[in-house]
Amino acid sequence: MSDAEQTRQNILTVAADEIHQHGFKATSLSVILNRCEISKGALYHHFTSKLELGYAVFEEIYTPMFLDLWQSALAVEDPVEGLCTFFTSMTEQMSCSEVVCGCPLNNLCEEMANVDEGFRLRILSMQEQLNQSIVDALEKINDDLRDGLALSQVSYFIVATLNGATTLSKSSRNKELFKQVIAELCLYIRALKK
Amino acid sequence: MSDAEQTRQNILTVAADEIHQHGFKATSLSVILNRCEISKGALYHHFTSKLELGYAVFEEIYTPMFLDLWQSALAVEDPVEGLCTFFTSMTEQMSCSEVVCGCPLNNLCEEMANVDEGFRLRILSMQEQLNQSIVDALEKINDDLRDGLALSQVSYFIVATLNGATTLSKSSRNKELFKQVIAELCLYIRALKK
DNA sequence: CTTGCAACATACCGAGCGGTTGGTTATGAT
DNA sequence: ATCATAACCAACCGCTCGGTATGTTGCAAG
Repeated sequence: MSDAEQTRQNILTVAADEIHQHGFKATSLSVILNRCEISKGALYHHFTSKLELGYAVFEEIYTPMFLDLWQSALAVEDPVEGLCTFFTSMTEQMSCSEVVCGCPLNNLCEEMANVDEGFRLRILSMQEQLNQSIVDALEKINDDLRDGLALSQVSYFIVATLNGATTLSKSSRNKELFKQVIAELCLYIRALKK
Repeated sequence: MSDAEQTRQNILTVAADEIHQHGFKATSLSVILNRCEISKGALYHHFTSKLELGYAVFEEIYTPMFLDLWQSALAVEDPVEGLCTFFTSMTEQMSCSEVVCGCPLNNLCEEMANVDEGFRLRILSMQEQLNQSIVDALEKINDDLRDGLALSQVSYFIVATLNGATTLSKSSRNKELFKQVIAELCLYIRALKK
């Protein structure tokens, strides 16, 4: 990787971390500059504005990380069990900062969806991709599932609950509430089967 | 109500609206002053700081509004149906601004819980109150419910899902996703019964 | 060897922020 | 009528923000 590309990646990585910790608006460019040990000129050479930097972080850092994570949970023989083990492992592996900071995408949705159309459309697109992935995975084992399920609705329900669980754990500042909601969510998911 | 108290209430009402729309940090005192047609001195006569104003909005506006709303849903003969009709009526009554702005408390939790301890503790306390209310209501009809339910866990699950649903509808900017998640949530709640 | 452009650095700008200060007006008790 | 105090106003302060204009360096093609 060239030096310039290295710089760009470094900015993206640090910006992703800062946005995760403090949100987009509260993220200060000067903090990013300090952590990267570069000047403002360098940043504005690679990105035309703070907003464009935010979009780049979303598309190049958050989105692939997020979709890969879910894909690995869904691309198994039994996606129902795949999701349950995925969620359960989250409750154990979740670091302290993740408990406190929550899911980066959920945070951005909360903060920016009703403020900036660019963010909103990117978030929306990713949510639809994710929903489709879940629906596809569940359809593969449709014969094992109860009749009359609205799979898209089920999928959105799962994602919504997961988001709500991370929000709850943010205010309680511990994993316990998160674990409880996840446990109940797993009960719900397993009950989808016949 | 005295003039002074009138002024204070006016500030609280306007501030509650601004915080709901733009979040706490992005809420500008000068906007509040303009809308109230008062000076900065007037505001700082009634509140010692922006933070204290935020706390007052939380305690005197958001909390009672929130708890009353839930209480009216739970204080019926069958809280299961009470919750379902409560949620369903939300999908219909929800104004455009509520779809876009989401639940004020959920927003504050997302924005402030990991930034300011004062907000976090207030949010946490309210969540626990709410959870207790739901548990109490469900325990009243315990005989009609399935055996082996962890009611506190169920309660947190319901609240988490509702929060997640509002977040989803914020990015999609319409009620449809919200409606779907609520529909699935009602299925879940009704399935709590024997 | 020079020239040109990418890749930075430095210094500065206007705007908006929360908060303070010093003064003015209204009110209610004595 | 007086006078303390509550209630309010206008001007200003320091600070940080995102963004820009200009200057410098290094490499790579001709």
